[in-house]
Amino acid sequence: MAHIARSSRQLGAAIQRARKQKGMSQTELAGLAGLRQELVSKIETGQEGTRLSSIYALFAALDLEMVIDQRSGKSAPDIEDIF
Amino acid sequence: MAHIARSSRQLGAAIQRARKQKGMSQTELAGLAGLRQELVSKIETGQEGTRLSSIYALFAALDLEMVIDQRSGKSAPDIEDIF
DNA sequence: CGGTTTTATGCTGAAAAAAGCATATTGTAG
DNA sequence: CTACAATATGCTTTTTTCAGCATAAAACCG
Repeated sequence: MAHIARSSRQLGAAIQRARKQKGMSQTELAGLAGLRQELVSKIETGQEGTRLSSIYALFAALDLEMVIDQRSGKSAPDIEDIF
Repeated sequence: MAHIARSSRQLGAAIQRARKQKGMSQTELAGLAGLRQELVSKIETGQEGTRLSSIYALFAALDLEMVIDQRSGKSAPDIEDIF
């Protein structure tokens, strides 16, 4: 299921979702991606200021890929962003 | 046209393409995004090690958005039968 | 060709993120 | 409720990225 990630929060939510779908803990994922659990936590909770390399490491560990597209008006807002 | 960016190089290429499509110079884009021309150059040439915030700044300036998708597993209905 | 714009490269110092460790908080079974 | 697992927070040190400036190397155009 494709997720639009226009913010760190949406990106974190997408990552968390993919991780839970695979039944992994943050510690497991961090180990796979060569990162630390604390960092995974920060990223998933949408805290600003992470490196692209960390995101790529998580994507690889979670079998995700990034697609760059022109913004279309048809925003499909994520539930998380309403609150 | 959507661009898959599994590496810094692909991401840089997608950004460069979007910039040229809008007829902007790196300096113009950097100004719009609140960055410097040198950094735009580094990102476009695919040098590793950039911050996610810089990418988001460029995306916003270029009207791009990031879509997170599963690499394998689930069937991707749109693309698979083309080749 | 020469001159101008654009893009790439190389420094330094300042700022920021990650590692590493400790620990608090929350979640979840039993 | 209790105990354990999972997640979030805080701190210091190390590592990395960015700004800022200079300049080299291309690309463009008369």
